[in-house]
Amino acid sequence: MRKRAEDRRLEIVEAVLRLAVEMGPDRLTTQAVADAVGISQPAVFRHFPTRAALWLEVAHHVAERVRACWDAAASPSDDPIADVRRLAVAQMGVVADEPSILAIVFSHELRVADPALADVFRGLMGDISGRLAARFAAAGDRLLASPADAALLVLGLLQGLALRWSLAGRGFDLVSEGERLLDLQLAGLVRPGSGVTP
Amino acid sequence: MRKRAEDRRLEIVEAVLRLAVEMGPDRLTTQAVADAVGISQPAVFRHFPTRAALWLEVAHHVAERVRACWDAAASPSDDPIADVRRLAVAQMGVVADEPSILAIVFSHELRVADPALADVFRGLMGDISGRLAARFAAAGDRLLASPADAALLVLGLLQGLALRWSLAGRGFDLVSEGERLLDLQLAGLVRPGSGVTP
DNA sequence: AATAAGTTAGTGAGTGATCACTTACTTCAT
DNA sequence: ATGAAGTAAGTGATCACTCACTAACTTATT
Repeated sequence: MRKRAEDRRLEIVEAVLRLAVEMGPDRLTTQAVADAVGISQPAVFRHFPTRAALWLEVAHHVAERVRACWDAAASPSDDPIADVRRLAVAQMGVVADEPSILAIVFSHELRVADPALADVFRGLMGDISGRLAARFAAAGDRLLASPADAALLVLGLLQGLALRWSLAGRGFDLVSEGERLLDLQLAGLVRPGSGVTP
Repeated sequence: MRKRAEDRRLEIVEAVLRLAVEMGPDRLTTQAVADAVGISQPAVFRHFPTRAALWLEVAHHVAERVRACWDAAASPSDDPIADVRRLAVAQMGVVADEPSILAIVFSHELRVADPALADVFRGLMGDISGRLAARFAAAGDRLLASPADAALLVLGLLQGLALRWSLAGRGFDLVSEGERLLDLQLAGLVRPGSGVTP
């Protein structure tokens, strides 16, 4: 079935995103993508000049999706620690929903093949790091570390947990385990008395 | 130059370990390995029946090396928090020394190609998790979380930091940045008063 | 409204390169 | 002399990507 190029491009990108985790991102072939979309393999190259260009678009698609998820969770309230928690939970949610994101963002093979991908993902990481730090900064002197360091600790928790989740074959619930550890982490970061969890 | 099979096997495994980070683990070809060792490509297959068998041996080699590093850092003292810190610093040290370890352990592509690798690395992660938890347990009621949860937080910190370090092109010092964040993390985990850092 | 002309999305059949792996033969140390 | 370690020369399979062509949709002219 013939479709408009714009729609087809999106179909291809979404197929890549869907298949990446089960085949391994860098092992995903244009043939497999074409089969999943339901077009011939050369048709993929009508929409993307090279395989690298396809992956770059997938990277931007992922970045956009993740940022949209952060935006949806980012209504700064009068409880900045609760804001941090919401942002972190949203991040775990989007990863749990689409595990390929993890495999793609952390694929050393993809990044070796195209260093431009690293720039996209570095930007993404700097973004959430800044968002977390900004909310931590709003906590003022209740915070026991610098906002930037607190953000790095939470970011490390998110990434480390996600990796363990992936290596464990996604055998536990990422979000609920994350919420548990996150509460412990936040409790250690803010001065007792000003409750994040009542 | 003709060598004993045992020596040659080790040379091959070490060449893989050396090359993995720059070429991307799953992108490493038997030809590239053979060139690095200085033998012909078919000679690799005299020592390993398949590529997967080579990677499995590399995985065990990595596990052995990392565990040896943990053992060297693991002299339980009367300050269990200091023990945790030493273990964590040792772990960062071995990763900083051989960044390929990171790329290999977290390569989704390698694990898709041979799920047996996941078992080896899961075991490795369970091992350090247990070691950390054991030291945390020795801290008794000074600990503000369960030993297992405290271990998971530290493990998450180590993995998340290492990933950020890799994505940032290893542009900062892993160990010193790790020590800084680790002290913050540990301060949030133990009851104030009983100092880990004087 | 009908149709000719042009554009775009798609296909089938390849291309050369490269992959893991094999076979047949050679060299060297014991 | 014998067996282990090595090589030269392949194997088929698969990869990203190209080429010549067609069918479908759009636009312009009548």
